[in-house]
Amino acid sequence: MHGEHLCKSLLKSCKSLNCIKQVHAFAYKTALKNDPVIAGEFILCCAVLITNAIEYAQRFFLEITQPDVFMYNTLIRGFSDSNSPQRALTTFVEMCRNLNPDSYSFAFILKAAALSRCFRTGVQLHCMGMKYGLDTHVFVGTTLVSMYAECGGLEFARKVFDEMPERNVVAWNAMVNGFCRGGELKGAEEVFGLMPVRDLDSWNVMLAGYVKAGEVEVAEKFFLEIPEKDGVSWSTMIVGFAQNCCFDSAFGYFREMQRIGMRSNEASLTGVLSACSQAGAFEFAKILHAFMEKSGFVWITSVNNALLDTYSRCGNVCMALLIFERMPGEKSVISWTSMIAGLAMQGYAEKAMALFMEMEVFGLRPDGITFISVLYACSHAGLIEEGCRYFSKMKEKYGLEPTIEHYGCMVDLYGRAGQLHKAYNFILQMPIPPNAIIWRTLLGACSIHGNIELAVQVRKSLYEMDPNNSGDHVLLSNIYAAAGKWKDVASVRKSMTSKKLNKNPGWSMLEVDKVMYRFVAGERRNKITEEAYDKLEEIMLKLKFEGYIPESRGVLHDVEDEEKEDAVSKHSEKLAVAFGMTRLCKGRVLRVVKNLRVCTDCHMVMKLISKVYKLEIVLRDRSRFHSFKDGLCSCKDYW
DNA sequence: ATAGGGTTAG
Repeated sequence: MHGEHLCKSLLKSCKSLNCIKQVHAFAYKTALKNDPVIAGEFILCCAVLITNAIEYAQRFFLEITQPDVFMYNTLIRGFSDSNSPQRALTTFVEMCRNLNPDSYSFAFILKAAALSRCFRTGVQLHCMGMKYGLDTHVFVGTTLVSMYAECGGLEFARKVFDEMPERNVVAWNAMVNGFCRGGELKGAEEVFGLMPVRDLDSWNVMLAGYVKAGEVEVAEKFFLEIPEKDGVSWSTMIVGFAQNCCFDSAFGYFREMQRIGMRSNEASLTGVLSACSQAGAFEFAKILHAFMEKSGFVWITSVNNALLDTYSRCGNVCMALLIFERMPGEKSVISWTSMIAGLAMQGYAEKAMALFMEMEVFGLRPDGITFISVLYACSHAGLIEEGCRYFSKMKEKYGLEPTIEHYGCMVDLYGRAGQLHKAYNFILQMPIPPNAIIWRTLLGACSIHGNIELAVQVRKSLYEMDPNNSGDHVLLSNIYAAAGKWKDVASVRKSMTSKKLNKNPGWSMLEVDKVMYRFVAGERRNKITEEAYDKLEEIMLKLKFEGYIPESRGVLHDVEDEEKEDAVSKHSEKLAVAFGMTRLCKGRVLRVVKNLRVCTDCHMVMKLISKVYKLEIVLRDRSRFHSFKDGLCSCKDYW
């Protein structure tokens, strides 16, 4: 009898999978695992309360001869929360063969349906709910509203909502949120206006709606109207700014939050870290790191993941590894995946693959994004065979259906390595229709390998889907320019002007004393750029003296050589580096973040600067990291 | 013994 009590209290104090295993051994010995209540608690502990123990929960569950509703519900809940909606569904189906589902079952399984975004499944579950008379239950109704909204059936969400026999604030909030998620701000505002009662969540839902729609200014006004803002309101703003590339505002709101004494929570911290990560704000990231340690956030996995990602996107993969290895809390799939992605971005493909294997050994199940990261590692290192192996492994070993992103990685894998026709045939054989990104990837590969014929063909498919992408025009124009086909270049240019497409301006950012400086190609003259231009001139002179010849084939027009040279010499990354060289002390690593991909000339110049000035430059471009040192780059000129 | 809506990293 008191074995039972002991078991219960032991379970309550479990904090990790290892603890669980000990309790399991104890329960096994004392035969308590046959007690359904204890067994239920045990599953709850593994599947819901403890992270990374869902596999263990399932194995335990399978050994039980007649699981009860509670056990099924708990396992379904665990699967729904662990982004394996498919497994939640199989469990639910199995349960329905043996037992009657209750309102809890529906609440959990509908969440999984929402997660899997499968409208058909959602409808079927709705029908089943009716059959059991549970569709009128408030909780079930509320999840139905969210599910339909999430699956793109806003009208259905509305209908369920209107027909609910009883509606509380939570149901209203779900409806407002549904409209927001469906991108219908007007509808959301209307429902919000009709609400009989509003709680703080209602305001926060609406606020998040504005932010997600990119309506940053409206959100700022709305934020001021919230009667009593809480941590969620603040973090919604911070996250919103970060997602809409308003990094300075994200930093500002975070500081303001500190100043007025509002406690930061994990979301505001991950939000501000994400702003750092996107902007490459290494110095500010270090301050946040210190703050985390001081205020105990190091125990929270999500915050650690964000920090790890920030360090690796700031080009400091060593710090990222340190965070990863020393994380006091449990590592999640996201931790492992971020680390794999971080290594991949820096070109450490072997290490990335080793980590992937370690993760499998550790007993964690890689998900779709883990595979994207490891495929990315392969494509950026030219490891074709390995890439193919992972691609088949995800289906065969883990039953993960490849998404369009995975196919994109494969196209990139073949394309980057110059196997353009293999890439092309791969696209034609894909079981899902290719999107613009797929074709654009191949177009990029055509550009790297100078294949005009294929590029023209690819362009046709691409322009049918997305005719107004300026980047595609520029890419095609560059392919012609590289081959000296100036007439074709001119015609692309003409179609760009007639369509009023502007070249997406290249910018680069660099942090000096926690301030981000942003440089735009060819931009003239203010106090800051003046300084950069002067220094750049001096650098170029010195490099030419050392034997450097400008490479201008990545430039659009058919202009005189000096003019072309002038255009590349003003690329934003050169300005940022020059500026950094005047402002940062000797011996400091120069960290630059660029929004586009680096051109051949800039790449060459960076290598030379690193050699001539004995200086390390870390450049993050749109697709990867380049670490320049002693005249060499970590990408081994493969990018 | 369990639950529905809001902010969170890859």
